[in-house]
Amino acid sequence: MAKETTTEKKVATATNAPHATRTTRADALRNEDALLEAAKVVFANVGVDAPVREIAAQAGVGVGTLYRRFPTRSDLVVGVFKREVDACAAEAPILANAHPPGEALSRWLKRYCQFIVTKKGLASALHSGDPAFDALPAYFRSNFEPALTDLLAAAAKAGEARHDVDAYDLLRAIGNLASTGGKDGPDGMEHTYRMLDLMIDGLRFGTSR
Amino acid sequence: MAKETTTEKKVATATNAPHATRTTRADALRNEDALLEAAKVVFANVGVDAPVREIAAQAGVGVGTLYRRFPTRSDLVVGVFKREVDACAAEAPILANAHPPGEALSRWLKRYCQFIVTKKGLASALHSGDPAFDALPAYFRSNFEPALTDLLAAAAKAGEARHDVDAYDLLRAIGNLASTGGKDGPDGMEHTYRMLDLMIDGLRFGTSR
DNA sequence: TGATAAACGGAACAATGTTCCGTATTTGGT
DNA sequence: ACCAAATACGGAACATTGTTCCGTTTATCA
Repeated sequence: MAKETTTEKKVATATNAPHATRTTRADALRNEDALLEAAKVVFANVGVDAPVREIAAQAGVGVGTLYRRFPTRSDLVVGVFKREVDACAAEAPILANAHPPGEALSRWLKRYCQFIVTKKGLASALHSGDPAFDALPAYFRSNFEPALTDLLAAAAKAGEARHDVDAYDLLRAIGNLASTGGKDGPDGMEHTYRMLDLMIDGLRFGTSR
Repeated sequence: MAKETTTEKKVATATNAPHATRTTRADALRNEDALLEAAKVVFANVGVDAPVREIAAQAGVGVGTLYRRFPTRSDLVVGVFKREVDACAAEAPILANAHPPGEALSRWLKRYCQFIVTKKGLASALHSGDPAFDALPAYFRSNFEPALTDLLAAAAKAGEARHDVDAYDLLRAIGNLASTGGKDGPDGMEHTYRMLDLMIDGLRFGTSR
């Protein structure tokens, strides 16, 4: 009933058999990681419709292994998406520690742009009607919104950003901005970054109000 | 070397052989029609991803027959889409003859709403990246815009609609309106029709200006 | 009516998602 | 260090499609 966290230790009740559970095997963990990494690469190169076999091959495992971890193609897509969301969101506090607030905000927004651009392929899959993807928008928001909220608050406190911008609005705005100006455009990403700088300047400018 | 166009008619020069070409066989025409009709039904029930075999079965033909007419799944989708566009656009002049201008306009817009709602499934396919669908938006517009323009002009001339509404804008507006309020909603289509009536009233009201 | 081009049906092929199971590896206790 | 059991692995086999091929049937037209 309660969801197990990654390592489920043996049940220590007195009466039970010698060993009720084991830890997840090391190779299993390694393979799960390899699969997600491989899927990320293959999805980027071939698209989200890439054959499962190809992903398994790239990860250096058999399809059986892939399917034990990700019972369905969709599960793999979801896995990659979440992992990327996690990775991107996790950079927010790191950047916040390593740079002054305004700089951290600016850097993270650029990083977010990259996320959006590389996930454009996945984005269309999201609207494909497969119920496996239903939870992703919420996951997206629940990870990114707090991350950006913190960055914004810190920057605002330091007088490096205005106070009246909502994190979610900003996520959407930049999301739209980045998803229309693809990375394959005439000046690839340059246009997107220029527009992003514009928005960031806008954030700073508002400070004086 | 030179690519043949679809129907290479007999060369009608005086000297040639008895019969260079024949007319398209009657059953072929019948089957093409049956296939489009079947596809329309199956797409509506199962979705645009319905198996080709199922469509062939519904049409009462073999898959071979289907593939001679529509060399690719996409071709079939395109065929159904165009046929529906044609059918809907063709009703405009008919309604214009059968009713006073304002009534004709109102009726056609309702018909257009139905088109949009039933084609929602196809709409997502349009954005799937398949280049076979690239021509459809233009086809959509080049058929509907003139049809609605005529209806609007007639209604405006009769004092039953304002003059300052662009046909394309109206198509888009109602398109958005109908595609968000699906037919499966709580009061199925009723909400959409109510909003449509609102817009039509708006068209009429502007008359007084 | 009969010769013939056109069209037909569906078996066969290819690509892909998914399942199954015999084999190999890891773990935990001794 | 060793062993037995649990766990995980690989990839063949299966199921479901899209697509092609070809022997058979049928409509056309002289």
